[in-house]
Amino acid sequence: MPARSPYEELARQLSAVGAVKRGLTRILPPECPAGSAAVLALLDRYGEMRMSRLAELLGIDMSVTSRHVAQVVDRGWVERSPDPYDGRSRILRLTAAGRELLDALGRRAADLFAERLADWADEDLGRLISLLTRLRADFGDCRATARLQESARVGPAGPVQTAREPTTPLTAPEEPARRATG
Amino acid sequence: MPARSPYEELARQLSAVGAVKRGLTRILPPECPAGSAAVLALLDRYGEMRMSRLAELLGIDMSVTSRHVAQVVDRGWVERSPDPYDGRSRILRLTAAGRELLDALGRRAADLFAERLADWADEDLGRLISLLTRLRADFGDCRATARLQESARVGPAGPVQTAREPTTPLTAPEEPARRATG
DNA sequence: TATTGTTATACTCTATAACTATA
DNA sequence: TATAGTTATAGAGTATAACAATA
Repeated sequence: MPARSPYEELARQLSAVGAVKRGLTRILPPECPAGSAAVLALLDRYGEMRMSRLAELLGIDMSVTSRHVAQVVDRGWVERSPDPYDGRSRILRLTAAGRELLDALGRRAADLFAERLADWADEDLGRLISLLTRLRADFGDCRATARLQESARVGPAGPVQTAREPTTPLTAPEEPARRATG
Repeated sequence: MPARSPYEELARQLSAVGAVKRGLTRILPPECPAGSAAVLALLDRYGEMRMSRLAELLGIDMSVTSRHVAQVVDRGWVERSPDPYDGRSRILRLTAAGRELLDALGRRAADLFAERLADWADEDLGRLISLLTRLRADFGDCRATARLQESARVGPAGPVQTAREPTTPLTAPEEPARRATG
């Protein structure tokens, strides 16, 4: 019995998968960090969009998104044009150069996986992909900012409590679990 | 047809899962960053071990492991004792306080998943866990240092080429894909 | 006044390289 | 000479807060 609950085991395995992600990052060219590649992939998949939507798809704060986008725009991989319907917004669109780069990156990643995952059945690969997709969808928008945005739709101010906070205490009643801080 | 190959799609979904990992990190107490939690989890799962083994399990360089371990030792969650068989090594062991903290963290993570993944069937959860475990195992040790360690078993020096390098070119023959660098 | 996006700052995580101590 | 581990430094990724421009 490796874990008390399957949820704990899932947390462990998700943490371990970070190693695979780093392996994937390592095949990227120096001029295209992982953040840039993620932006390109989403613009390719979902088409042109605004910053806020991209931030939501990336699952990160818009401030971070802004910096990632600045990089890919500097490289000429993404075009940033004003939104005709809202002067505050800007429309992001993949350029031809960006699409070419993304294609090349996709081939690289495919090569790597084809080598490492040679004996995987197609069904298992498909199952993993669809389970990961579902996990991401069901887990929801887990950005730090997401809570605030949610509350903003309801009321202007006040105590925010969108998602139930973890009620599990960190320390057992009998004895302190930490030392250095106490 | 979202992706040319399932491998590209897998890469995308792995990238997206980072959002779930960040959501998990967010429930950790300030005195226990994700790196510390990962160390505790592995020591709990596999028992006492040396630094090098821990680095291998974490899938990161030993220098990083060393710093993570220093943190959990400072907090009193891990004990670092000399290896009786090798004066260079040190044995790492979870303390009672460390185990308590880890239990509490596990409950927190389980609470979070139980809430977000309420309508998942047990079988799907189990399938995802085992597929992730297999992915991590088959992808192999993807640390940057791993290539060098591998070559060290064969010969003392010379050109290293353990894993086949990606042969896929980044640019198409007809036209340059990058701008800013050229 | 609220929203979109950018910038400044700080923190975590990781890798590389230089170093110490032991085998 | 090779290995185990530590430390210093640098770079990527993210969050928070302050800010500018527009709705």
